[in-house]
Amino acid sequence: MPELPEVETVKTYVYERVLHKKIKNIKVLDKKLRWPIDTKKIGNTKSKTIKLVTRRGKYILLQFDEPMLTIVIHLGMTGIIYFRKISEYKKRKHDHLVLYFDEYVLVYNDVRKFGSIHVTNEPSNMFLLKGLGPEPMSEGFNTDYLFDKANRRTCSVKELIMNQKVVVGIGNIYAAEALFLSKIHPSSSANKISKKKYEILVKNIKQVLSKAISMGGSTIKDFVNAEGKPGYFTQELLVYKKKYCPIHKKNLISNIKISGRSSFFCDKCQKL
DNA sequence: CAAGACTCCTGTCAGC
DNA sequence: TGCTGACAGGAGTCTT
Repeated sequence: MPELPEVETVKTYVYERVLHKKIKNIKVLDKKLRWPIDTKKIGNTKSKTIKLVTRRGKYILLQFDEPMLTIVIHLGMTGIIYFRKISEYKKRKHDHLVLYFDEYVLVYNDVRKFGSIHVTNEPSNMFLLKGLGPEPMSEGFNTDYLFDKANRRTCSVKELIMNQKVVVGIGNIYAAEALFLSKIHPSSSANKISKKKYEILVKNIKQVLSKAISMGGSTIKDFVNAEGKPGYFTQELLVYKKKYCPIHKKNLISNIKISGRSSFFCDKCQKL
């Protein structure tokens, strides 16, 4: 499911509910995720108060009173976080972790178990966070930076911008959208695209992500609440899973595989 | 370092 | 209705 805008929305949702709240109890219902949940380490967060809720790339960080003690959550493809009143909470299929607060529980649920939950004392050095590229909305992600990264690679431009070591937060959907807006073919070799094109691409990445973030309040909440509604940004999408190009209206959107992932584009707008 | 294949897991949907 | 195979918004690991 989640790329940067979705994770940002979930982060805000969690932030509003758990900031300054103390974890009263913890239940690990199913430790099997991408890496098994370390029951003992997660237990260390009991009786601790959440001081900060932040996001780094597609990771959500719950930071505690105790210096540096942090829960790191990745939603994988199907991870969701939802809240219930304690009295109304009934275990659902694929619930993995339950954090008990005064009146509410926070539940991590993940059908495909591609997500992960870690506890670390040193988030900046934690193996999953250490090598991450810059945030796409930051100044560090700019034309010069991306052009420099691209020049040393032969992979496709789509793989380049989806590589979390190059820039964080972009997944299959927003990669397709940003490339369409920039009129760049997703299969183009990263090192054969002009600097001018990268300038346009950087601008469009920032634009499409910030627009998606700004719309994060609507249907994503239902998704967060595990109500099973589809992603909120779907009505705004231009090429992802679309049949026709919004510009060349009779032209069918192409769908090819690039390193195993569906890649949608318009062959009239986006030439190789 | 870079690139490619492989892997984890469950649910859904199209086609027969 | 049931079976089968393809596919799903991710990313680490292993090998070359």
